[in-house]
Amino acid sequence: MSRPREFDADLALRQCMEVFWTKGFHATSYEDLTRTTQVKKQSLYGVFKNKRELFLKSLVLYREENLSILEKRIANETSPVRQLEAICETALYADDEARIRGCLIINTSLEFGSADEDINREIMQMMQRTEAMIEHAIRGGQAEGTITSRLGSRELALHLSNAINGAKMMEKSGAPREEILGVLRTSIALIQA
Amino acid sequence: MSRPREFDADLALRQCMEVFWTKGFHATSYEDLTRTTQVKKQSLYGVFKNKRELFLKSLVLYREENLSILEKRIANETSPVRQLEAICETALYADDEARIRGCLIINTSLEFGSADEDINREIMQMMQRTEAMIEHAIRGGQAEGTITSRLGSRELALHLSNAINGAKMMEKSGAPREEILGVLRTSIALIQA
DNA sequence: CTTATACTTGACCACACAGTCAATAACTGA
DNA sequence: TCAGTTATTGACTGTGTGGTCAAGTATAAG
Repeated sequence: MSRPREFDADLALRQCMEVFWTKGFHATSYEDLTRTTQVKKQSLYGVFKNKRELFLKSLVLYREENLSILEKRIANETSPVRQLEAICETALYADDEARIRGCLIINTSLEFGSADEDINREIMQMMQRTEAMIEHAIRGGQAEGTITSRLGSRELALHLSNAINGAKMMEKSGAPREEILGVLRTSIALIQA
Repeated sequence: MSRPREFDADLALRQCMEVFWTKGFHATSYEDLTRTTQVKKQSLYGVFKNKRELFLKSLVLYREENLSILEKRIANETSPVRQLEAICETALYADDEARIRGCLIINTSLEFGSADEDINREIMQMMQRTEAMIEHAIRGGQAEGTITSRLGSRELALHLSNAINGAKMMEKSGAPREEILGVLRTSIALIQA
């Protein structure tokens, strides 16, 4: 009953997400978005109300995509310690270009602080779901005796997830991947039984 | 031989640093700076060439001040493990208002990425000097047997410094101080012999 | 007192920004 | 075919930005 959309909204969203990821929310202008998507401002507005909504949608896309990759990687590993290693390896990007952008969630968390409720909710969800995966693997390791039981699974999970956050920071500041992975391997080594 | 400056440049720099710390570099406008310092734009320019130079000076001030506080706190502690605890406690701000701002160095590191050389140099210097203090304490602990020797002092220091960076991130995203300290205490507990 | 020098002040500039408007185009159901 | 609806387009708006200019002012050396 109306004129059909000429552009692929999912594709455009993904492209916008990439731009936000590279430049951050505030540093991204509408011109950046229209240039890379080849979609005019008003058309983007038609689908996503404004820059903030577009950003929120980008966050969700990023989160769901990353969590699903993480889940698949974990599923491929049998031993809990290998699962933890896989989580760490997946958290760090292999590609040099991607690495310098760091992690969109971490970047956003620092760009917005705790000011924006909606954005904070998305970030927390990413954190918590990652933590849950880590804790699950740790419990498995504790059950089979490869991971220490001197401390509770939740404490150990928080330790590792905190280390990963730190690693993602190092990643953005340009440290070489092997160096960062080394730190994470230490973090894992420290919790093995 | 010329008209004397009417404002205190050191005070103005400190005030600017506070603004940058709260809002970040890009989000801080000259209006913010002139409002809080009560110094007109052109006068600030006379002392600090432009916004970026002013920011660089702010970074250095922040760094030196924080490192000197850290050094004093360490000097008060005798046992290496207590020294590490002191470093962690000092890294996190006690005051609620300060806590939500996070750490200027970490914020800057994520705001600029690795793009700006000069800024990166200041950041790296802060990191390295903190790491050195941590490693020194760890070596002391290893010598007296309170800290594990399963891993080298440098690896352990990187582990702890990475954990502190993660903690500073959590700090900015609004997590309660006790929760963050808990994570850091775990990080210390894991390296004790 | 004169003059050189640096500080102060407020007006000013060109630009980039997010978001809006109004005119036009494409499609569909009746 | 035509009426209703939505998409597209480019021009437009108002605001805020970092940075500059020029005119005026306080100081100290000579």
